[in-house]
Amino acid sequence: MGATLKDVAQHAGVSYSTVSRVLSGQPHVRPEVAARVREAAAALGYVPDGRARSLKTRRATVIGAIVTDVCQEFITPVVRAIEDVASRRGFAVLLANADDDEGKEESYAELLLQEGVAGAVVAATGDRSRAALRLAQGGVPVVAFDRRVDAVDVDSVTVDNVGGACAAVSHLLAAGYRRVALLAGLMIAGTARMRCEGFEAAHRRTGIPINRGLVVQELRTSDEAAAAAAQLLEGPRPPDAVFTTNARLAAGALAAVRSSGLRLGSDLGFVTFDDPLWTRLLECPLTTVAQPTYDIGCRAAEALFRRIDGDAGPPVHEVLETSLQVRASTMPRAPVPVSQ
Amino acid sequence: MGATLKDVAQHAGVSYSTVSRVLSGQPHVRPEVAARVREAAAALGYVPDGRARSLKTRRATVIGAIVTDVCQEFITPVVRAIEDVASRRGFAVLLANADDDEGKEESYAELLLQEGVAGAVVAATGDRSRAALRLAQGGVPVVAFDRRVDAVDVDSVTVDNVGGACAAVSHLLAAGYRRVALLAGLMIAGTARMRCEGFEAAHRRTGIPINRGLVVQELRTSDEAAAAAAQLLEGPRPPDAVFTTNARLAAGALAAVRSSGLRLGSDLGFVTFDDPLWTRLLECPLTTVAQPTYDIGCRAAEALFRRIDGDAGPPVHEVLETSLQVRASTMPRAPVPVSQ
DNA sequence: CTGAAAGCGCTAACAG
DNA sequence: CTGTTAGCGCTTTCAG
Repeated sequence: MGATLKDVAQHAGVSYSTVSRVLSGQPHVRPEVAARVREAAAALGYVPDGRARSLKTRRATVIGAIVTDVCQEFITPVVRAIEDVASRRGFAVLLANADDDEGKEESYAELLLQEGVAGAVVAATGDRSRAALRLAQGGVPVVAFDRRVDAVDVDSVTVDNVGGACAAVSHLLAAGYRRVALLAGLMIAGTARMRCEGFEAAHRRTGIPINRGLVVQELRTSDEAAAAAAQLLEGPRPPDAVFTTNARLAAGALAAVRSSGLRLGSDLGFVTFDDPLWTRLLECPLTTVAQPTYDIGCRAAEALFRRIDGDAGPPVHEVLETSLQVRASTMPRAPVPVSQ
Repeated sequence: MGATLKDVAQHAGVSYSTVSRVLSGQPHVRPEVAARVREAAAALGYVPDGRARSLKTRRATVIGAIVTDVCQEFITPVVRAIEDVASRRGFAVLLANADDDEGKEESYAELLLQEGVAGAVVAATGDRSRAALRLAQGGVPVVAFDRRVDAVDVDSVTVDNVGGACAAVSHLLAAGYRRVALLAGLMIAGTARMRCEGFEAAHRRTGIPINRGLVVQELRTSDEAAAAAAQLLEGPRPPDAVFTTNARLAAGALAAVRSSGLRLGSDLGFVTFDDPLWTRLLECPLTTVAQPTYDIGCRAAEALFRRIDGDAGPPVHEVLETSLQVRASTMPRAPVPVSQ
């Protein structure tokens, strides 16, 4: 186990550095010798030691990715994309789940720093994420995705959260819904906050008042969303539509809708941010705000590699568009009948 | 950027190795000196270099995880679990998507070897995975999960695929379904193969013949599953129930069912391996074979750490149970009416 | 209790 | 074209 450069050199009857040259593809080596070296390496099952190399060269072939939770449907395609472009460049990715916990986030940043990653993409918990700051201070290129960070001005790849949410809620309002409930995630996250803003903007624009009693924030799990939705639905003045700021909350809310006996589309309008496959499988397919998830990951990773490759230009902030997928859950509301 | 041990030593007015001792928590250092060192380290924003440490100690704090695809719903909770237990032990995880491609799998194994990971959990593509073998040969502890590997006898954590599938199909048969279609994934994967075996076992046990025309294998994507299902459903002798070997295929098949106009539960029985949240949200909730996904990840990671900690006992193979979640999609079939 | 010194495996000048 | 040499940042004997 573990042949080293020296072993290979001995076996091939050349020096230490010749082997290094051959194996790192440098020119100026007689083909004949090169062949002998390669043979020796193969024979010994030689595997270069990335740590030693990286220690010497100050270059790493690992990047870090700090995300909120791999289990979230929105996140997986972006992780996948990051991994794809990294792997295409011969890099591996160190994955970190921060769970929207700033403490975890920081300790992961520290860990990435220790591991000497070449760069990191991070979906920060809050806007003032110290993690991104810490990494940047440590000289590690950082690009933010999903959420921007304020603490330090780094590249970012996000979507137009306000616009997406506003379009969704405007669509609901235009379809005749008047009492739209808002089920939102943690306000520490810029995404949730901006989606709430979009919700407000849509109301403002159309002059329809927001029913504060129908706004529930700081929802973390789908169970919490289910409970909140149930309470609203059973309340004295229930909503006639629901907007959720992410798919996880949507799943919870839908469970509550199901047990309320209300029928989506006819009795209750529904739109959610995020567009997982299953929204199309429901009896009443869901209208959604789709994000270009895979593309977000690609662009974030590409931006990172641009920095790793030495680009020192001013930070660039890419804002991608969402697209409203209109489906049956927001069919135009029949006007309230005048007479029974 | 990048204060080193030497810098800290200078700053604190002590020697090189004293700093090392303090920072790695060794005893035999005067508290007073230790405090001064710690101060200096903090002041300089010192971050230990994991690579250098690992190079010297031959111990790493990174483990690798080779999976098929993070986007698969089954996989995310297990990745999450692996990450959770690793992080609890101060380890990070290097994630690799092999996509059921043996080439990719091997090159990732090589990469993990180069990075000097302390160990790796791998969901191998085929039974004869050279990746696991390569890692094991390189002296890296390996534990297989989801699928066992034959090429080398390492610990494994899997579920009873044959039993789970057999239970599901037996349930279908007992409920009166007689023409059960089988939509299966890649036969190179032991999981798919064993689930097919379960399908056969259930038929064998009940004496009901398998309709070979209703068996479709080597399905990769949900679109392929949709196409296969559509073809079956529109054929001359359509199935009266469908069993899919994973959630991805189920989603595709369901799309086909939806456009066929057939009603789940009443017109067509349906069971799938895997139990994502959304199966409960459908108009007709799905009967499923649930795997203890998070638990699989935990046990795999724990087994790995046992090896990393030096356990040299014989390989242990944990086989976890699946559980059949009976829901509306398999309601007992009404006997065919004798007269109209 | 603390310092000096020898490498871990590798690369990158610098000589030959 | 090839060999020698000096470290990268750290841990770890071995002396004091």
